[in-house]
Amino acid sequence: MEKISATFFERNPVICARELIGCHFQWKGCAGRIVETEAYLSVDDPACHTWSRPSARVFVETHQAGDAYVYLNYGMHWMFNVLIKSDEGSGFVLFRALEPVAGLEEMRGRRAGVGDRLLAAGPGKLTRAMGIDGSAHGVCFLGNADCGIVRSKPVETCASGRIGISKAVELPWRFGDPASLSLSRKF
DNA sequence: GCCAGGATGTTA
DNA sequence: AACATCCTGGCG
Repeated sequence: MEKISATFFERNPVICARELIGCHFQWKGCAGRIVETEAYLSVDDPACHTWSRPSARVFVETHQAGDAYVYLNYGMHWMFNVLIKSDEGSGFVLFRALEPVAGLEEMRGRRAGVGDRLLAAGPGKLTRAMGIDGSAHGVCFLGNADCGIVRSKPVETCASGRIGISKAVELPWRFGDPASLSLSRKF
């Protein structure tokens, strides 16, 4: 159970996405067990921002592995990703769902009226519950004292096509713990 | 439980 | 125009 360093993200993005399942994501007093992720590749992946956004390609070039890539989707939901950079491919891992572990009072305050299991059961819900917004974009959060990712024992992990996209739906790059009650969608 | 529709802002 | 979403309201 040690804290993950940036070298963890200097590997194949798909491997990173799978191995993050079960790890704990800490962010400014709140924490959750990662139960759902998706991998996006910076080359040959039409669903990745790098496919159509020059700004995303610049981000990959000018930032380091492990830095946060945060953007606003549908005008109201922040999406939280980690940058992956390696010889075996670069890209992003989208954090899609957490099981709340710490800072429950704070999370409940930001997500009034929602049951604990569903506080972060989706990529937009996750950032809302954790208090993540555009100010986190580009941040090297692994180095912060109150933020980071803590490694766990390997968990049995399921894969499926990625959710909510229209391009490259067939690539099986969504990963998760099928037993979790905090998924954005069942496997 | 399912589905349709609307909110909302940034990118290209 | 599309978009890595979420919530509500209508069903029955």
